[in-house]
Amino acid sequence: MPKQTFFNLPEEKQKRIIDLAMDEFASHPYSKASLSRVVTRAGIAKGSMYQYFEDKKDLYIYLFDLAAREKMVYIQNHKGEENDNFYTALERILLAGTQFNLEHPKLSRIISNIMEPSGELVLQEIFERSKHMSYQYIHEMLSQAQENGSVRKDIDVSLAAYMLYSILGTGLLEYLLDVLNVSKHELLSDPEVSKRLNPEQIRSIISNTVNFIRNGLEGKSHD
Amino acid sequence: MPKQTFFNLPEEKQKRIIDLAMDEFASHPYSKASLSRVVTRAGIAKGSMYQYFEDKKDLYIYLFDLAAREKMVYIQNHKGEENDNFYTALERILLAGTQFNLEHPKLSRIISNIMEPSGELVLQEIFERSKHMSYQYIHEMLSQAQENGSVRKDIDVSLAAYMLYSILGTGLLEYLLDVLNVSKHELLSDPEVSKRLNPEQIRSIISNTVNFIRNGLEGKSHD
DNA sequence: CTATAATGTGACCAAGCGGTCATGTGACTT
DNA sequence: AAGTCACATGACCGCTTGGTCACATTATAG
Repeated sequence: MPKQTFFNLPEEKQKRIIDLAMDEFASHPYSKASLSRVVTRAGIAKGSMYQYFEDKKDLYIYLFDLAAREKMVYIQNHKGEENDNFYTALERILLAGTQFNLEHPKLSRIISNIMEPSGELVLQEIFERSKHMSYQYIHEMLSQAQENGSVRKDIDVSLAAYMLYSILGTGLLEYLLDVLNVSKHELLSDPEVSKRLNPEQIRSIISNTVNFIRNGLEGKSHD
Repeated sequence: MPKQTFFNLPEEKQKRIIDLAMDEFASHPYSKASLSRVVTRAGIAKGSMYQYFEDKKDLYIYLFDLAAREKMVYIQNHKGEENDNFYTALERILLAGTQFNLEHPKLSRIISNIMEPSGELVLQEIFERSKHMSYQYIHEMLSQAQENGSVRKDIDVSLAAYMLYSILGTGLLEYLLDVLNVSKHELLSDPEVSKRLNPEQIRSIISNTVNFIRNGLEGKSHD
């Protein structure tokens, strides 16, 4: 956690520091992100940074936490009714997650940058923990869906949870950016770019994704 | 490419250097891999390394190339007849790829470590190129399968290719290691660990994976 | 034995990093 | 006016990195 000193700062200054730090940790994996660069850009002294945060880890964990919370809230707000059909719910969550990634590319990258092996076991633990949470969540959804018949009984729920996790985690965003002809770098540096994207196209891609998850490559299509 | 000097070396020495370099680049992403560490372990002078290779990139690209070739050959040798059913072929390829990853964890890691953003555009290009190749290969398989009816017509082949790519690339190995209760680190440091794994279990997981890809979560199972 | 070419070497360099600390500054108390 | 406390500062430290280079060593050849 940041030191009290940080929270005593005028909000504007807090925000400026956090913003620039987010920039840095979004555009570089943890081990390459540089505090020196952040303080230079923020126009403050190196020493000040260490009056606000314990160390580099402390700062990154704080940023990660902010980003992860914001994403959870975002998805929670967009996920619709509790009693939705499993596939409808899945589609909503996918859509919400994707929208978040497009609207908040920095936060999205800060979250996903925790995957990089840094040698710091604290970070690895956080990564494991957050992975476990997502995985658990999907697993739970799948189990329920299996009970009420939306998912056939002979599906191995653990395996399926992992597959969904890997599709949701990396595959879909990559594909979207590819199709929309936008590089990750562009998305990061130009916050306007996501507004140029065609929402209908995104919807359609996600709908196709869920259709694939539901019916596979060989099965019949639904409408 | 390595300099001629490197190829003039006694084969034993070449091999020792390559082995240790593989160790290093498998256990650290490119930007954190250290030549200093390699030369120390290899018992040679820093300067010698630069008589063998142009620079760090040169070395890594060479290692990547070796690993990628070996993996391609491995899969080629295990993929079975040309006129296989699409899903059978997919299963064979998946199995071969997985076996390779388990039997040659170092090579596997060197290959996947190219994904890390390093700031070096040469590496990024190589990454893009290799991604494109895999993607293209899957795309081609899918298109053929769609023509002969193994894949339904309303599947978006590009999207499906991406999904398969992300499942094959990361999801499956992660899941396997998780189920088999082996950490990536263990797999790297102990070459014997892969022999303790139950081949039947692996087969079964891959079979389930293909079944999921084929029939989705809702559809009927095949045997 | 000598000359030439090929290899090996490790001290050295500049750059970058995370992190420290003695010192300075300004506001609020007493 | 004196003292106290929170905050700001940037030179500085130790360390590691990729990469260089003048020199030593060895092998080959005449």
